[in-house]
Order: sequence, then structure tokens, then C-alpha cells
Amino acid sequence: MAAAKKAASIWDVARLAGVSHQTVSRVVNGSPRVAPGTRDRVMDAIAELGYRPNRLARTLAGGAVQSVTVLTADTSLYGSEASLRGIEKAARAAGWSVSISVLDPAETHSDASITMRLPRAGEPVIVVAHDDPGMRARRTLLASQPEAMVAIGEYTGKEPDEPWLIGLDDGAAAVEATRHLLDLGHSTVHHLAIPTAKGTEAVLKSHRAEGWIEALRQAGRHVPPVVYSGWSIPEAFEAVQPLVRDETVTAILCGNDDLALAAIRAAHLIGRDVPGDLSIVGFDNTPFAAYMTPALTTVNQDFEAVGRGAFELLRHRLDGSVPKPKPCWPSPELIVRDSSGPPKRR
Amino acid sequence: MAAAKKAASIWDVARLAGVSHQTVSRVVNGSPRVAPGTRDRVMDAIAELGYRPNRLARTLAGGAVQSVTVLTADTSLYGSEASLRGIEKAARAAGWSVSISVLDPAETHSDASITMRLPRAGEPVIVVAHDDPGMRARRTLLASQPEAMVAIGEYTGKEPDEPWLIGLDDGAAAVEATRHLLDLGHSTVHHLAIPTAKGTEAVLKSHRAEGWIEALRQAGRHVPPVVYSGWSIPEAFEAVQPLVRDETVTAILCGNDDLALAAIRAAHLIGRDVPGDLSIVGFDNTPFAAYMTPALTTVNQDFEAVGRGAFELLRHRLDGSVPKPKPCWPSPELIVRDSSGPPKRR
DNA sequence: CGAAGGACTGTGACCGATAACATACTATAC
DNA sequence: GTATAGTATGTTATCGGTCACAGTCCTTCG
Repeated sequence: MAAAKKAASIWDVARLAGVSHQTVSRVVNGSPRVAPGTRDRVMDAIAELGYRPNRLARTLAGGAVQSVTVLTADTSLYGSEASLRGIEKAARAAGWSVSISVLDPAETHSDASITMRLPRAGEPVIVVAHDDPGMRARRTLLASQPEAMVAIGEYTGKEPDEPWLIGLDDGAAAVEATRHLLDLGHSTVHHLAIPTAKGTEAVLKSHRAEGWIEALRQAGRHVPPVVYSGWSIPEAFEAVQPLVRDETVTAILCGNDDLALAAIRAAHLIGRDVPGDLSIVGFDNTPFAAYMTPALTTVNQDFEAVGRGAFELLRHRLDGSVPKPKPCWPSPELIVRDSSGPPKRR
Repeated sequence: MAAAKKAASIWDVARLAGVSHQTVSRVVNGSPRVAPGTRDRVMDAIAELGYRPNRLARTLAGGAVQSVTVLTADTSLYGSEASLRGIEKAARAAGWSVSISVLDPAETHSDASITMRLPRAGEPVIVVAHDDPGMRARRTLLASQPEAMVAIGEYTGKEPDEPWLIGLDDGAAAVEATRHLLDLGHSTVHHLAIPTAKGTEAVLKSHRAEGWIEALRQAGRHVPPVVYSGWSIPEAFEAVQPLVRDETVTAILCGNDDLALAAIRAAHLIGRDVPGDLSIVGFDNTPFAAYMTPALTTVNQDFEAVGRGAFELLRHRLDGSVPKPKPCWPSPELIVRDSSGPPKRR
């Protein structure tokens, strides 16, 4: 096999087909203004040389953009990973390429450190992160290139004046989950919360926590203090200890399924039965939720669909002729399994 | 705020600083052949205009490459996700950008469908996949651009004539896990296997399965037939049923922790105690392994380190002056928890 | 004092594509 | 038969950089 020579360019194809490079460009981009015979000759030349268009050159020359950069939180989180998966799938189907850059909470993020990640100024971006670095990235991009960015966030259903935002209605889902526990007869529900952004502009509570509070208030129940946890299972295991050891606690709504796993484990280790002594409900319906023991009651979230939606929204914003995706998603649905039940009478 | 004008180019900076575009290029790339005063003026102009180099143009013009494309299996698999994370981390630290493209087993992958994913011919690639599409991608790239590719695979320890391969020694790890079970007193060990590539050139068994066989042979034990599973937990749950219902089976080595979770769940549902009636060992040490009930005995795998290594190896191959990373990894280590124990006497 | 050499900077071609405009050739209409 | 659209194709500039080379200017040395 010959050593890999330099790849064929549009000029090589043009020479072989006996046409100008522009004609080749027309054929490649499917312009109707090419005679069938010419088109065939060019196609043959393309096949013979194994020609592939260079996306970099195409973008540089001002052609149609075909790449997105995703700025995301830690991909080991189920939500981020699933959203990314949705974006990638949709992008691949559209022939786009996806770059990814992780916003590490351990780093300090200046505006420059964010824009520096982009291959070029004006690169289309999707931000998938709810924490501090994510908020910062949102702000930075909104200031520098508002037309070429989309953020996945908590959708409030208020048809916001933020046409770049897309997401799930976490609040409504939390309400539903909390009501489920109250309906089972629990006098109140505790909440083991995922981290939230701490910046000045950022929210103090996640929408998940807010929905939980709202449901308790509406039912006229006591709202116990939120217990905050980190993202990791070991952190959650530590954070949940006081809750699990408190015999007056009969129901815990966890900010996600990882936290719920830690809570169940913690309960098990000190001999409290789930759901007999303690009901535990998760969030996200991760793949393992149905296969834990006890199987986890949780809220199903279609992150992958949101990822797809984010990609479609981005295309729409970049090119008005692409239809705008609907901003409402199959609303999150509670899946009742074995980890929640009525409280023991005493 | 003014509408986002076109971003500043190297020419804009040059004009403002009163130098040639080439001098700006020199400053940006840290050439020593620039007078300090000139450098300062250029730096000031860069700051004032908020100039950022365009990586596309740089690559196109033949400058240093600063991007990798990762071809990977489903990112919802822990191993793929963790490897990707390692690659991304290392790349980000080096100022490179990472593109990602998922090899969907449901698609048929022609050579063209693989090269078409790359932004340009000659784009550096890391392949993270052991299944059919992954093998195909490996072959395709090896044929078209062998110098600009690296694959993460099963490392055999044979210092292979495949300088583009890097990975973990799955075989040795499987031997260790199997011996652990035999040492506990099990007469033999069954194996619930992850899928393998089925193509003609591909291996019929994963190295994990081969290590398991080797350990059984060395101990002179019966080698039961492999039970094959898909990647997903529901598939594993189905596949493992016959094994779990067979009372002569006392120990199962699972191809990964997801399969182990499914096995434990299946055992639980028909009332077989783990590890009392049945010992189960996993592979990978996923984050949830320590928090399952019972906590899972498994083999720790540092996929993230392999990802980092793959990136370093790629840089080394692209640019000989970058040192070659060591090809041996902290060998996988068995972590004994609660899901494995001695068989019940009968 | 002139030549040699190093340090700094500029000029022009080029990477692989697209956009805008120009031109040649065909039909169709008057 | 000629003006009038189209249709098919070519030409040139441009995108934002790097590379190779060519000049300056100032030292340093014989």
C-alpha cells in the first residue's frame, strides 16, 4: 500500500474531472445548476480520489457551519451524560461534528478561559451545566455571541424571554414526587439536595428543592431544613447520615438516583428497612434504578430528548429556516417502585 | 452593548499595533525573535481587541494540530465514558479540543461512513470501542492514516507490534477474580460475558472471558459454557436467569458491574442469597459498586488513566519530540467486598 | 573599514474551501 | 433575426492563519 499521500483537495478533483474547482464545490453541495453529465464526471473523480471535503476550510470560507461545542458539567453525572448523548445523536444524524469541553468546578473560570476553549470566535455552543462554572459560561457566551448559544437549564414553563433556554420542568416533577409520599401517609418529607450554583446571580435552591417546598406548603406540612449533598455517592452517604438516623424521618426525596442509592445503603447499614421504616424516592430514573434492591421509586427524565431539542434549537437560532423545536417536553413522570410505601404506624 | 461585530483577526491586531501580521503570529506563538517592545505593543492590541486565534485557520494553514476526534462506543457504558473523560481532561490541559462521535452498533459502518465523521482528512483520532463498529473503525483508520490514530484496546502485555494500541490487562484481572472465587472454595465459576465483536477478524471471546478460562484450566476445574449478555442491565437480567436458577451454580464472574447488578437482582428475586447461596463478582468498580447491597466484589479499572495515556500516545505519534507514555498501567486490582464468599456446604 | 553574522521584521504564496461576479452558450419570444 | 432570459461554468477575492524567504539594521571581528 502506498504511503498515505496528502489527501485529495477540491482542486485535484477539478483537474481530474476537467472542470473548475467551483463546479466541484457545486456538485459537492448539491447545487441544481450543474449539468447531469458534468455532475457524473465530478462524482467519478471524487470516488476515484477518495475525496472528502475539509470541514475546517469550509467553515473558514464562510460556508454552512457544521459543528457545535458542548460545554458540560462532569460527564459522569447521568443527566449531563444523557444530554450529551442526545446532542451527539442529533448532531450526527445531521452530519455535524460535536466538540466537548468539561467545565471543571475545581477550576476558576475567567471569561477568557471559557472563550479560549472554542475553536474559533462565534463557534456555536450548547451549555449543559447548572453549577457555578455553567452559569458563568452562560453569561460569558450571552455577552459575546448570544445568537450562537443555547443552554440546557431548568425550564420554568413561563415561556421566558430567554429564547436560548431549554429544559425539563424539574419543579413540577418534584411536586409530584412529594405528593406521592404525602399521599402514602407521611406527615412530611425530607429532602437530600443536589448542589446548586452559589454565585450571586444564581439560584439558592434547585427547582427540585423548590417544587418539594411548594408541595409541602400546599399540603400545609412542616418544611424541614434542606440537607445538602455533593454530587458523588460517598458525599451523599455522609450527608444523609443524620437524616437516616433520625427515627422521626419517614420519607426522603433525593435530588437524584445516586443520592437515593446512598440513602438506601445508609439506611440498610443501620438496620432501617426501606420502605418499611423509611421511604426513599429518587430523581432521573437512571438505568440501575429498577434493578436496585429495593427497586427505586423515581422520576423519569428524558435528558436525551432535551439534548436533541437543544441541538434543534441551536440550528433554528443559527438558521431561521430550520423549524423551532417545541419548548415543552414530555413532562417528567413518577415511576413508583418498591422504595416508597406507607409509614409504619406507631 | 454594540452588536457582536465580526471578531478581530490577526490583521486587525497587526494594524492596531503597527506591525505586520506575521509579527503578530510570532507573538501569539511565543517566538523568541521578537523585540520586547514590539511584543508589548502587540499584546496590548490583542487585549484591546479581545483577539482569539482561530484554530480552524491555524490547522488549515499547516500549523500545529490541536484537536482530536474520539470515536467511541455508547457513552452510557462506564468504561467508554471514563476513558473519554480521561482523554478530555488531558486534552483540555494541553489546550486541545476534543470532538466526539459515537459508533452506533445499530448502524452499518462503511469505511466512508467512518472517515466522513472526521472534520478533515488526517484528523487525529482515538478509537475507544471493542465491538464490531470499533474494530471496523480501527481497520479503516489504520489503512488511511496510521500515523494519526490510537486505539484503546485490551492490552496483552506482549509489547505488540501495534504501537497505536494502549489499554488495560483485562486477562490478568479476570484470572485474579476467578482465583479469588476458587480460593473461597467454589468448585468452579460461571461467566456472564459482555458482548464481543463478531467480525471474522475479531476475537470470539473477550480477554476477560479468556482469563477466566485460563484460571479454571490452571486449577484443573470444569469450564462451563459462557453465558452471553448484551450491554444493558435488562438484557443481562434476562440472560442471567438460567444461571441464577441453577442451584449447582455457586459463583458467577460478571463481565462488568452492570451485569453483576442484574445478576444480584435476579438472584434476590428468586430468593437466593448473595453471597450465601451465590457469589457474584463484577468488573470495573463503577461508582455504585461499593454502595449496592450487598456491596460488590469487583475489579478496579483505571479507565481514566488509560484515556490520558491514549492522548499522550497520540501526541507522541504526531510529534516525536513528545515523550512516549509508558504502555503499562497500574494493573487492575481486585476489591473484595460483600458479594463474594465461601459456598454453602451441603 | 569592510565583510560576516545575528536579531528583528516584512512580503508573498498557500492551505481548502465558499461567495460574488463575470462570461459563454442555449433557448424562447417578439 | 435579434433582443432576452436562463442555464452552465469559470475567475477572482476572501476567510485567518502559517511557512519560506527576503530584507533591514546593528554588532562584532579580521
